[in-house]
Amino acid sequence: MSTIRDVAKLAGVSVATVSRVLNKSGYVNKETERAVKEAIDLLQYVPNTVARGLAIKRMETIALVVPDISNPFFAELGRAAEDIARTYGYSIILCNSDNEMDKEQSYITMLKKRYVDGILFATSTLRTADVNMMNSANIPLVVLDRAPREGTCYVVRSKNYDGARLAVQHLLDEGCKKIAHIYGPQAAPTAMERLQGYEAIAKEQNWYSPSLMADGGFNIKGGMEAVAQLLERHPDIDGIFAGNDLMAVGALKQLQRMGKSIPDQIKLCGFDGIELSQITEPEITTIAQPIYNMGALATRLLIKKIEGVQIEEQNYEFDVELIVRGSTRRERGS
Amino acid sequence: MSTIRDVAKLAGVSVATVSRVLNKSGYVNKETERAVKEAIDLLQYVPNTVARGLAIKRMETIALVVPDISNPFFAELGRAAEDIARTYGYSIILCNSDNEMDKEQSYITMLKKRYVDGILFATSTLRTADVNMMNSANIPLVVLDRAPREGTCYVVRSKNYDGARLAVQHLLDEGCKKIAHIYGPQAAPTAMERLQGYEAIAKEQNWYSPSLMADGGFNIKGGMEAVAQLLERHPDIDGIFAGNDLMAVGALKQLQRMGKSIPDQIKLCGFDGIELSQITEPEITTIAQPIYNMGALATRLLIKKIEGVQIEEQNYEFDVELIVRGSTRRERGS
DNA sequence: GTGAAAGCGCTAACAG
DNA sequence: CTGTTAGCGCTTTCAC
Repeated sequence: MSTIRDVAKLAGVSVATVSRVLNKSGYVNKETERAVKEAIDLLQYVPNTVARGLAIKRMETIALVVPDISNPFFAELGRAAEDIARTYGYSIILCNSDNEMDKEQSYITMLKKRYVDGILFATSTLRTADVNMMNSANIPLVVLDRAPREGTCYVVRSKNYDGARLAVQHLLDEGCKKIAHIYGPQAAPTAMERLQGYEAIAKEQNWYSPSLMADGGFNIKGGMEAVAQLLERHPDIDGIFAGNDLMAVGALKQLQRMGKSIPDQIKLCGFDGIELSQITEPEITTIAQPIYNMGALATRLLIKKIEGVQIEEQNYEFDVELIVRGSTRRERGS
Repeated sequence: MSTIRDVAKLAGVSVATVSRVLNKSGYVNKETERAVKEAIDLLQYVPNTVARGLAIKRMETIALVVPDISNPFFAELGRAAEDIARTYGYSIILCNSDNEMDKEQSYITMLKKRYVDGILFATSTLRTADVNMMNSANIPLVVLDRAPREGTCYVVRSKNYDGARLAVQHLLDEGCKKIAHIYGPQAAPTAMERLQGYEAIAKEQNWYSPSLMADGGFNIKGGMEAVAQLLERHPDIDGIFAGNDLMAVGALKQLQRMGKSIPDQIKLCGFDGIELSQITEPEITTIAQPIYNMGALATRLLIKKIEGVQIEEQNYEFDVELIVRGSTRRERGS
């Protein structure tokens, strides 16, 4: 592998000049520029990222911190992030935090000593203290789905509260007379917002009761267990709003095992709009977030921040969309 | 952030000595070692990976090249890789190749200039030429699921051929009289091996016909289309072996749409053992690969190779396991 | 056992 | 416009 020195020698210029044409920084004569470029592809020279990184203290790398990449929601987010990052010349370092603070912490120190340019946070355990720490360490970050109370950082999220209301209203519209809710971890702001959206509407109904809500841990198994529990408490439930699609899938499974007919006896609505919600039979009605677009926007914002582009807006809230499917409404003709 | 110099100064030694205790290389007096360590945590010194990387030409980073991280199979592989890598102090750089050679190529040059220590390849487009190139560039790689004809590199895979036979035999055992096969991309060796496994058994049967095989592209949609096509050609099909679970899910969906009763009229078996196969109703019988373990082993092998540990065995083939579920056998009592 | 010093390959003043 | 040179922070001979 040839170095910038070789190029300089071959082109008969100094390394500074080569560096200039490489980074399009400073003025350089058209002629010499051509000569340098010629030397570059004659030698098949490729600038060394690490050396550059050491000099400028940035490695053109973005870290993606998710609870677990094998969760399809985060996998899609990751795909979006990598797609965008690549087009800007950045690489993605993958971090699975399992929502554990100490893991998260160890990732952060690891990332700092690697000179990552910025961090994309999509975990629920990020503390305000961490945000401030990153800010003072001067390392840009964008947070997905979580709004830290203070600390300057971009936040990309979707309208969880509105979406939840949309879901419950839809179930109501479809004739449900008693709607339960399966919520996610208390620590996840998204989960709480969806719960609040549910309550906002449910509380106006005469059937409302706190015992209509159960924890489903944002995963399939939890969704199954929550349904079992809820139906034991309230055998007359005829509508369920699950805080995410994973739990909705679990709920559907459990309902089918219990011999319930969906959507006839019980209607079900999820949240997220991941592919999973379409592979069951019936398919699951859901509140879809534009997951890919959220990941893409977050990445673009992060890169802008890294490259010093000033942006006025700090908060980005995506609209969600109700996608009606077989779990809440029979198609005509069936 | 303090540097190795600061530590040296505070401990009253030279940077060389600090480096020695840091890397446990060369002799160093117990006393001075203690002094150095004291200085280190007094200053909260953290060695800089980039500077180290430039000096030794390795960044303690592993690249993971997959077709698409949002495919659950690769997401699980990715999770395994990251888990293992982290325990050894390595980071994972994520690359989505979409099975496109030029993308793959551009990733490779990008990775080289970043001094990645090794590459984990889980894509079907890796050419022998690439393997040789990596070998001559002296960058270790481990290949998942694909066996390049030549070139030295570790290969981790599972018994696709045997697994396919297992699947077909199981369908036969359950009484199927005409079994179709949905296969994946010709370019994917795994897909071809599974197809061969299918043919090996099917050809012995009097119902065998090449028209019983259809391409499903290893994805859900392809699975749906393949089923539609197959059933048009052969309305009397009563068993389907799908080359992966994604296609099996699609197949199930299409079958249900066509009003077929599973497993009564048609029995269905997939391949891979991803979580998806358990969320449908009925759950899908499948040939499970130990995905996480494969990813974990591949990563461990790669790290050993990186760290110069000699290993005799080059090929690792995992056993697969038939997991019987509702798509091929009714539980007693139903 | 320990230190001095020469890199690793590139950037960025600072002169000219 | 272009070259010189001093780093970036760490590793690694080679002496002592």
